[in-house]
Amino acid sequence: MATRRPTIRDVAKKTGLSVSTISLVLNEQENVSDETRRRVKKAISELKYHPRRSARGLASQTSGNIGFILTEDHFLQAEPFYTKVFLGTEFEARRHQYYVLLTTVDKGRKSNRDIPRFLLEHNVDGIIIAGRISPGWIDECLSRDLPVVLIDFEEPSRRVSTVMIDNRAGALLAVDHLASLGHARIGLIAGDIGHPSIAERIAGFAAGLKAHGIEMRPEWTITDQPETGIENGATAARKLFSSVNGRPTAIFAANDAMAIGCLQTLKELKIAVPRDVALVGFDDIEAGLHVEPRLTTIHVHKEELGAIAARRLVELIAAGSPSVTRTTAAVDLVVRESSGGPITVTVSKRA
Amino acid sequence: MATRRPTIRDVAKKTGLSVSTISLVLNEQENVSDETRRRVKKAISELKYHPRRSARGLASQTSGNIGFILTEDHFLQAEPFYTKVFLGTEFEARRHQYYVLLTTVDKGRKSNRDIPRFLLEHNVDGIIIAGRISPGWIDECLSRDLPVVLIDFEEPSRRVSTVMIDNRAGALLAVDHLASLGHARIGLIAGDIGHPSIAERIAGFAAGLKAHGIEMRPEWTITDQPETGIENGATAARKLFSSVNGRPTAIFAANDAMAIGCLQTLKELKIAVPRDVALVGFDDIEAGLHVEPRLTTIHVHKEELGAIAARRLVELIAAGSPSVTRTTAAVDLVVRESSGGPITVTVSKRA
DNA sequence: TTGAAAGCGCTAACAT
DNA sequence: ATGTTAGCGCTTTCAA
Repeated sequence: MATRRPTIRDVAKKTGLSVSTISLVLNEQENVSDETRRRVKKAISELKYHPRRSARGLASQTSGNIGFILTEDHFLQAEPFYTKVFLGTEFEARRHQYYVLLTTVDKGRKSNRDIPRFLLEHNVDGIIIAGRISPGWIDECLSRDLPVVLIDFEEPSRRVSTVMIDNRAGALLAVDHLASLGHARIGLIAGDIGHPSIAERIAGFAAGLKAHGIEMRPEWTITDQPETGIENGATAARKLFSSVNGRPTAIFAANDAMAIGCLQTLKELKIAVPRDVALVGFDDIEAGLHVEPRLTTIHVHKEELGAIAARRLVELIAAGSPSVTRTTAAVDLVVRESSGGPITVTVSKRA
Repeated sequence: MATRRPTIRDVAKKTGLSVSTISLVLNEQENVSDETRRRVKKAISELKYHPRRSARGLASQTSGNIGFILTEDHFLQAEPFYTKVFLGTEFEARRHQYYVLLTTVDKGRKSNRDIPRFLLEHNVDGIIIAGRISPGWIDECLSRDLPVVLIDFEEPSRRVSTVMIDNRAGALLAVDHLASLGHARIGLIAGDIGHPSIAERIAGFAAGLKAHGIEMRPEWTITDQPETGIENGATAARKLFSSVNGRPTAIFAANDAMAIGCLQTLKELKIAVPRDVALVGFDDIEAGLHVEPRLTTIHVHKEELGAIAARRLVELIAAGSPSVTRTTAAVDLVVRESSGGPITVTVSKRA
């Protein structure tokens, strides 16, 4: 007899029980006597039996997979922000016995051609979408009755769960830090204000200034950039420091990429950081550690974002009903040289 | 009638053909008349029918998945080297209609506790293992009759396909570059010589020196480091420059991490790079772009490594027989400031 | 070239 | 608490 992998029937035979009883044990159901459960588990481990995913899938109409959707540009960027988010999801999903299938989609409007194969093949039980994306993709998932969780993006017109960075708290932390260092002339490099996270950071910044009784001066508030990249930060900084109405002594950039661009411009302009201008970013990307001076920033727990989303999605799948939650992930202030403060880490309260 | 997703039977009914004929068309079999094929495809697209992966899986005993195994330390490091390799695999696998399931395992000897679930559940048709790993894991896969492809690691005692970086060519490129700049006193920071890739780089370095008639001086050849991290590079550099027998004018570090560590030490010792000492690394990691001066290095096409492995694995799965191949991925010299050469990129010949 | 029919290995009513 | 049985939606002989 060829060595065939054992099936549930082998376990049934060995224990003298029926397949359905074995199945009950496999699925951790309640209505099984302790004695029976023990016997079954013993037989399972003796036979080295493991149920096959595809058989379970066909019978139960579940795949055991979670789909993770990323736009191509997020996927391909050098900075591993979303990669870390993905890893967080992967790790947490595994704890819940799910596999994660990763795929990328067009940045723009969906072309029907490349609907993720896992949607067509019914090969996922739920979807996580990370980062800004065309709402068409959200609808695509929703229309298939799949639970969806967004990460770092929201679309108010769609009823869908989301996991957001605590952008507002982060911006407040940044302003508090600068204010505590004595700064009262604080500029903002906002970037693309159409992005939900950026918008929240701007709001938090404004609220922070207000709380400290600091005026928000329009000429120090650069909100006209179409993107949030390094170049946008550099351009914004040039604008800001060409102002004739005096200069800010500190700048909050709505993300690290723009902060780094700003730093480049300041170097060109021979404006010393942090001596002449203190600088704080947001995100805590790797590159911020390699610039000179190193960047003070708001740390985002990227893996945690992914893990939270996985947990939410698993809950949604288990519930079977499409409840909508909004979870905010806490952030920390990380003080490095660019702000001129004493080097420490302030842990924010859990959101 | 509730909207139920169409099955193969619906297609059969609609065309008046049998399920098995539809199946033949689905699987691109030959023995179907063109007319029938046309009709079936028409019906399929009209019904928006898509076969479900789990049904196919159960019937055909295939999963449509590829397993990607990484050790935990590779997985968690900040530098996205293996992440990029994974992405290359993911992308290429998708082209071949495979999904990729990622998992991590212990660095050390395998504990039976956490055998990747996809192995137990028969949920992969083949395995890619990236980076140095305990041979036990290779055996674990092989013993389950699964095709395996290694990336950036080999284990001569195991008959298994592998995709290697062209380490030797890269080291030669590095030496050629330094020699062409007039250096005749070239040191080596080797790191952990037990690693297959590092060993090849050392061999290539030695061959390069020989080809240029340059002596390989033991006191400039640091091979006693247990790892290949930044600290090891720093330590090795301290050793190298404490030598009483004069100093090298150039150094080849067997990877960028050690090159960066070396750079740190040189800064401490007030040795200017590239003025006093030229420095070349290997790998082209992100951090090399952020050090001052930026690192001249050997570029490794990380995504390509992953893609090649995916292609090999798909071939192995299709073949059904366990042939063994060894593929070498070409590398490029990337000249930046740390070597003092004119800034260019030399593309190596395809290996 | 096409069809009939027997599984693949589970789950989930339903019955006992 | 446990057993019986009918699928889940495909692939794959084997026959026609």
